[in-house]
Amino acid sequence: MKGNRITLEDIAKRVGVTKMTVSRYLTNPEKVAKATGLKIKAVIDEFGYVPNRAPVMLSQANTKTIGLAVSSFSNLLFSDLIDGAEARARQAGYEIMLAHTGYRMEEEERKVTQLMSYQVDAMILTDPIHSPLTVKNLKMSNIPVVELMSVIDHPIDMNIGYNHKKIAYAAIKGLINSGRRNIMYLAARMDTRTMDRQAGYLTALREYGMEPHIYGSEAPSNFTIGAETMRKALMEFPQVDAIFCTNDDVAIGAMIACIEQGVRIPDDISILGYNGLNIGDTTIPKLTSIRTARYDMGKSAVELILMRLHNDHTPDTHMELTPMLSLGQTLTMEESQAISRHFDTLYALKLPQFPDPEEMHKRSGRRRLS
Amino acid sequence: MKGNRITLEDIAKRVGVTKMTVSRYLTNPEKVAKATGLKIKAVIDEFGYVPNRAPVMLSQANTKTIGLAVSSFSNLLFSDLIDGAEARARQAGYEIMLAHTGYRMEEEERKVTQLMSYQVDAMILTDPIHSPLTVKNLKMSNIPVVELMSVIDHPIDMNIGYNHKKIAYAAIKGLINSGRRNIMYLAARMDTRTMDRQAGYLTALREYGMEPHIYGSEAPSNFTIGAETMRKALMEFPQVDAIFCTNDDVAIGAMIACIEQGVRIPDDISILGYNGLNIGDTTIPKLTSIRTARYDMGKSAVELILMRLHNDHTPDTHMELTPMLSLGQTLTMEESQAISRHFDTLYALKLPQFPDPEEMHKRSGRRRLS
DNA sequence: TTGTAGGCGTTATCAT
DNA sequence: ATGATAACGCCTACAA
Repeated sequence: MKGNRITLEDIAKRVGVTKMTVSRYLTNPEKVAKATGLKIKAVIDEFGYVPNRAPVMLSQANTKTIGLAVSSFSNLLFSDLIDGAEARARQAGYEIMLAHTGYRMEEEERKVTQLMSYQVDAMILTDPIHSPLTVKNLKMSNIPVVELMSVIDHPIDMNIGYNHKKIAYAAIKGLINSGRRNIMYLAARMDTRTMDRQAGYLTALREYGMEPHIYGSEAPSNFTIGAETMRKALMEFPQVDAIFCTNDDVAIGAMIACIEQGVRIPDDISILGYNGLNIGDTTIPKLTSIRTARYDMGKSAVELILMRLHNDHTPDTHMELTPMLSLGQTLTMEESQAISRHFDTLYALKLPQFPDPEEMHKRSGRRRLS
Repeated sequence: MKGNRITLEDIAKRVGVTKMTVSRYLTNPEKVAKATGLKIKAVIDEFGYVPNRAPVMLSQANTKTIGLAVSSFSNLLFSDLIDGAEARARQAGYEIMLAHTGYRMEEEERKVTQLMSYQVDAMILTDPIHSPLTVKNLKMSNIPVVELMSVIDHPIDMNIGYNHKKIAYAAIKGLINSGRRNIMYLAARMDTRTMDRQAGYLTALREYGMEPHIYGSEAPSNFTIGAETMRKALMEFPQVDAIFCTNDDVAIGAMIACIEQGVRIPDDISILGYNGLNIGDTTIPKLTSIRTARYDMGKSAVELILMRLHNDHTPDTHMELTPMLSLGQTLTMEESQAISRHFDTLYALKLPQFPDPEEMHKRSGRRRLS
């Protein structure tokens, strides 16, 4: 059971020309006699024809394909990111080749290898940590690589993302300054980003001599996890007056648990989410969340790659993005303002909310290896 | 700016052998002198090496790759389906190559062409309708094709899915038999599946001489849409006593709107979702929903493909799956029982809940669950 | 144990 | 306007 793929040769034989003529017709119809062209068209319409990517991959030419290894398809965050990358890529005549890693380093290694084996011209990664082999293969291949999501210390190549620790720190400080004294961190799936936010939370509490209260589970986050964890927390730590959540899924779960227990939001407890997904827009009360620019991150990653691919000078780019508070009703107005103010202070340098391609290569950072 | 991909030749030159020896070492290390093998290993460790897929694609050999074009990444339904397909594929030494269509036929055509251009050995589709060119290209290539999600009349090749019209019909009948008289259909994104369910809804109402009430929007479904639409419906059609929703997203939105307006569920209004996503498990009350076996669908699609690819006889398989009611608290017990009873009646032939590969090629057509 | 030749589908280059 | 040739990376088959 094997497919019979139609090749240029098949078409050519049927028409009575060589495959070269058919190839020419496909790329440059006017270079072929009108009569011949019509005959070729007729046969293609009859047989169907799908070009084979292999020769392009085999030749030294660019494949005009960018590999994108996202952490997950069940986290809505990444579908926005994919859309942004695909939109920009298509506009430039590139295509995105997709894979997902399930947040696992070995799986990322598999998938990056897979993508590279298709001779992608560049790679976009969303996982924060890579296996040594992944890093080596990428560096040796010398293709542009963009690591998304977090600001990282030693990127393989380019980097666009948020400093989650700093952001968490600023948010918690805002809550403390507004009078909250028993702030809890609601974690889930102890990945790097969750841990970064936790570090920011801990730093802020320590600064004010407060006791940390961290609740969470190893499991992937969802509403159920958020609600269950929150019910437990309300039993064990009833004096809690603010919840900082690692993402909007668990935040909504927590909100459900609070409403169910008759806790008033934000009077008794304020709730702050992370990511600003659409889900939070519908809840009553609407969830206040820290918004990250997912679509733009995907788009900008492709933007950087295109610059690398088309200009020969290589902007060595590490972009830190500024967060925005997505206003809802789960924080008091005062709290929201305090947090926004802290964001403004931390990002006083007016870092871009997403990279501005025009400016990008003026700003240069670390040198690129290889 | 172009990558320097490392080839067998690069490794071979450095070691001082021909690329054939390196190739042999990679596929069959013991066929190479131990000393040579060690030298090759050292150089590969130093340089890194990622095999090039092009030669495999170019040779007549199977690529052991299956194309999967899902409708969406923002619908959680498809991430389960992808997981099922990937798990089964990997187990058999195959890989899945992914693309998404955004529910658009032209986009599906692009993506199917793209996948085919990588010489995939088989294709899995989740969109219900394809462009003529898509169909022709797939048919001419003669590779196994599985269309998932719905039972369809004239599949390109194989088909695994649900009869959404029949399922909706049975569900609505259950509600009517339990005494509901003002049943509303809450639609979203007027895709084929949504329309199928609407058709079942209309058929049932017509049978009882009832007036249909359909609310919805063209926009992709999410909580916001569900809640907004429901608020509107409650104004215009206040006597509504049951809501049949095209998916769980809008169902939860509707639930939020009802709770907010002080409507009691299921006393005043019962709510029935569709798909049985995890989201509905957390809501209070827990959403009652019609569960579809997404993971198993992905897995079974690969299963069918492997059978085609490995045996030469080709089971011409069209599987209709049986739905299950995922019990929650948004229907009365009586209603849930009535619907389950109707499902049992419609599927009295004991259709499989998901295909059983062992049995499948003994009988063509519909089969029983293991 | 290692090497050589040829072929897979397409296109750039160079004939005719 | 069309054809012939070579090249890309790897593997199968055969040779040394």
